[in-house]
Amino acid sequence: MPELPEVETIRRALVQEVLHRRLRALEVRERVHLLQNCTAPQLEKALVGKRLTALDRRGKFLVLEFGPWAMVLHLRMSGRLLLHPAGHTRLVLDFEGRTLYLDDARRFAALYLVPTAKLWELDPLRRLGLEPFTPSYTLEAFRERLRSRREVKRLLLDQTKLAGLGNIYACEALFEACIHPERPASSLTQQEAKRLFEAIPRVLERALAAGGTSFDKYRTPRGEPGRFQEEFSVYGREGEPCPRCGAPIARIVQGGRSSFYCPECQR
DNA sequence: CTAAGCGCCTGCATGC
DNA sequence: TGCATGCAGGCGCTTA
Repeated sequence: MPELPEVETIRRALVQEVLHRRLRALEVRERVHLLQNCTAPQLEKALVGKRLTALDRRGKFLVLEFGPWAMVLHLRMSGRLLLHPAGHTRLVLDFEGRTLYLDDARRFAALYLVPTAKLWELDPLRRLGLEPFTPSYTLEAFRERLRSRREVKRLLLDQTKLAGLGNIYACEALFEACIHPERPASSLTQQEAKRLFEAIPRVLERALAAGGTSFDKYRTPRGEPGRFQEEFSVYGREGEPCPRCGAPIARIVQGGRSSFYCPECQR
């Protein structure tokens, strides 16, 4: 499940492999769910023959700019961008010298076509919240986003509050900050908010250094798995000892999603 | 406006 | 072994 570190790892690999290359052809093999705001012929007409001029990321979205047109891609649960085809190809991007395959077993991936000049007006991008690793990510802005009585874990997953965290890194960041996932966000003290504010980029940075998490089927475009699952403190570790205090890790369900935490040291 | 719940989809683990 | 069941997950949509 690609979250910020996985999407950023993909982006960096694509910079090496396909940036500045010309797109020779494009083939859509899944038009029902994938294409959100355009048809396959519209996508082809806009992009084929153009060079990939920039590769950006916003939250979990990849932005591929082809001069005046941009392709915005969200991989959701099972989407992968691969240099070699796997079993569920939904889109083929035939660049000069390299071919990129969008593989997506569960068909949740979403693609938008948008004029580059209006990129940030695109609805899913426009609504995204604070972006870690940017100057806008300040403690003050973070505390503002936490002004809600909702459970802090659920708030961390809300992309309009904070962009890029998914279930894995939300669990791991709360563990780092010693905060219980069910705490109302607005009940966090200044000190707790600061701990969480600092834990989030720290966890993401460590995951990035490990090439992301391949707990699921995630692979880089070159087919390499990430290694961060070996460093999980709590995610998927129900019943195992907490690495900090030894108490058994607990699992609860919040908003239909598993939360893993240490009931002793997360308060 | 906010927040909660559902549906989308399919590989995989589990149970009988 | 084979089949049925249900879980996993992000996010857009609908509803309150």
